Amino acid sequence: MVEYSSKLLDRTFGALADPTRRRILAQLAKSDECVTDLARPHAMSLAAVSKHLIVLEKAGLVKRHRKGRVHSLALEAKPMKEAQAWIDRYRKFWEGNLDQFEKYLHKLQTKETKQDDDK
Amino acid sequence: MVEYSSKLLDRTFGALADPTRRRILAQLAKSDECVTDLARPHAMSLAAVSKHLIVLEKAGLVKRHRKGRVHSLALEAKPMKEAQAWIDRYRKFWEGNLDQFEKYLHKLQTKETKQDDDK
DNA sequence: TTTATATTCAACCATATGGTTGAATATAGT
DNA sequence: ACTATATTCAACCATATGGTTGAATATAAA
Repeated sequence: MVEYSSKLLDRTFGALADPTRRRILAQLAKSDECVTDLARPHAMSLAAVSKHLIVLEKAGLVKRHRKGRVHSLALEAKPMKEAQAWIDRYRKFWEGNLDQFEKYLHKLQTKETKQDDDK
Repeated sequence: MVEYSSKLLDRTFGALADPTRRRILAQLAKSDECVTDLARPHAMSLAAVSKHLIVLEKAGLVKRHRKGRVHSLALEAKPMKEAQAWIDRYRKFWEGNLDQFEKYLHKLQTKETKQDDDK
């Protein structure tokens, strides 16, 4: 059995549960950015974004590199890997449904083919 | 570009951010269960578990089937699929790192092989 | 009908979350 | 030295979260 660090998953899923933080991660997926640049597109104060960054940092989803007064943030996606691995245990539950659907589609297609053959 | 329903992701990740709720999902992965049975292993009141179930239900992660006074809960993993698809956009970031690590391991192994050859 | 069981509801509490504003701090530029 | 910029800190606020307890509701069983 795989062991999952409960607190790490709490923090990771918790960090991902906010749309602002997900958008920040999307920004960082394109390139590293400083706090001010990250904050610009968000309709909230710089301090609010700063707090979101601290949440992401505590979850290990971003890393901070100070260069003078400018803090450059970088995406660190490894905790997501853990989260995805956790979710993946439930994959069969939605794929099960997909299988049913695909079988249904296949049945339909077979019928249609037979009808085509009858032409 | 894929569209992600922000509120659905909020609810899904939010629901997954609690260890009790993750354990409940794990219970339901084995078999459907009623509220009382689900609550038994958790060190908290039945009402507390009942609330967690409502959170999971609102996130679409469980479905409830009433049969008389007994509510049977069933896992509904489809929202997780959305969540996983969202996370999957960041896969290259950790796989990138993994590649680096694997290259490093390969370099080590090559060295060791050379040493072995020297014996 | 009475009693027991399954579940939720309502009120409450402590703490967390997500936002604000104004002040503090640190570094850069002139 | 002075001024401007980047970022955080601190205090505050409203609402959400995760728990409790006791009462309410609905169904089952005696």
